[in-house]
Parts: sequence; C-alpha cells; structure tokens
Amino acid sequence: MEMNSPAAIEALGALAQEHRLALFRLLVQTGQDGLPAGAIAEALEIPNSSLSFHLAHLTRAGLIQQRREGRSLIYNADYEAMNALVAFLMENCCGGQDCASSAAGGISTDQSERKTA
Amino acid sequence: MEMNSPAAIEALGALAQEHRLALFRLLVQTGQDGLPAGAIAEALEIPNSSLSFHLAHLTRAGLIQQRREGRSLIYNADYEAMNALVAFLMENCCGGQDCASSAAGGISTDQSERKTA
DNA sequence: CTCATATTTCCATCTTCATGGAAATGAATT
DNA sequence: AATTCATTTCCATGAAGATGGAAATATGAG
Repeated sequence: MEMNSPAAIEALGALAQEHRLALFRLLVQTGQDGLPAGAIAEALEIPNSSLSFHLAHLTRAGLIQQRREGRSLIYNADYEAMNALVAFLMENCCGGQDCASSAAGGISTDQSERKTA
Repeated sequence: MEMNSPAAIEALGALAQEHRLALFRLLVQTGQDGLPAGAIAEALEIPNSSLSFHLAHLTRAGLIQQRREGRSLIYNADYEAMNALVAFLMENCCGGQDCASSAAGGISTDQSERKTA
C-alpha cells in the first residue's frame, strides 16, 4: 500500500483537473456500489467520449476501478488508493508533523525531520 | 483555512510533476529557513530557467513563498497551504471514513519509501 | 440475426505544459 | 557607473493534455 513518487505524481495529476476531481468526488460520495459511465456523464454533463478519456485517466492512476454489469461499466472509487495518496503527502510533504490534525491549530516551528540529501 | 476546488486543482497540478514534487519535498525538509534558488538548482540539478519556471508555478499555487535576502531569493514551503490541501482531500475525497485515521496510523511506523535519488 | 443500448476508441484540432540557452533585471561592492 | 553575482524573463520548440463528433466494439433482447 505504500505509494512511491511516480505513483503519487500520477494520482495528483489525475485529480488536478476540474472534471476528474468532480468525477472522483462523485464516486467517493456514491460509495462502493459505484455508478455506470452513463449516469456519470449525465450527472457531470460531459460528452461520452470526454468522460471516457477522464475515466481512463483516473483508472490508469489507480484511483478508480471498473467492473462490468450487464452492458454497463460501473466505476467506483478506490478508497485505499486515496488513503495511500494522503499518507504519502503527509509523510513526504508535511514536515513530519501531523499535517491533517494541525490544520486548524497551526504547526510547530520545529522542523525535526531532516534528510541528508 | 478552507480550500475550494479551483485552489485544490491548482495545488494538485503544481505537485503533479517530478521536479516540482522533489522541489517541494526539499523545501518541506529544509524548514522555515528556506533555500535560495541557486542552492535548489544545484541540489536538483535543474537549469536556472527551468527551475524558475517551476518555482513560479508552485508560488502561483500558493504552496511556497518567496522572500529576498541580499541578492538571493529564498524560497520556503507554506505548511498551512499543504495542511489545507490535505484537509480538502480528506473532507472531499475520502468519504469521511477511515482515510484520516488509516493514513495517520501509517505515518508513524511505516517508513519504507525513502527518497534515495 | 438484427436491433437497440452502453461505452469505448479513433481522429483531428486546440490548448497548455516543459525545456533550456540567451538576454535582461535587481542588488550589492568598489 | 562599472562590475559581479543571483535570478528571472524572453523565446522558440517539442511533448502532453483536453475536447467532442463519428465509427467501432461489446452486451443483451426479441
């Protein structure tokens, strides 16, 4: 479940786009049952071909998964991948502090984590 | 410290690039003192003009800050911006479930991925 | 087998991003 | 004001991302 830099870059890039971020949020809210591509296209008002492009992008990044049910392709968010991404950001980009919980209270000025380049 | 979608997209996009992710991690590790552009260019082995482009990108996204000291421009990570980004992801993209706790649980003990190159 | 449905792939086009050398800017020193 | 140092901006170029209509593929129904 550990995420490395290339995988993190892929995931960050996948979320760094208006339609894809909205799409991923929709799938997260929907839960494990997921949604068929058609329902997503309707909800987000994106042409099928564009949606398919974005779905493929998120799938390649490992953030969503696909399964077939009848003639529908159902997509659902991969929560573990998201957990891994957040964990990566907190480990590597938050100065070793508990970034999330300190969001409200501010952060310590002590930078204890120093890696010798 | 609430972050909205456009700001999150900007921040995600800024981090979704090899050199910029490495650059931001370097500044996070360095701490509040920051580093002058020249030292960053040397550490990351990036030409000055390219580095300047990436520094501007991260600055525009609000993830780093700039100050002048003599003839050097010193850059430092903005921890609050990073906190806000992680908070945004956890609120909007983790379904409000185990994401925060499992990520926080992983941060303390799991250190398998190291920046080796 | 044919038809309707669901979604993807193909393709052309447009925009944005990344790169790095050269010239320009800003700041201290003499 | 001339010089040196640190960094940015300019510019051209190539690579990658985004868009959406039309054709193709896959599945199920009659």
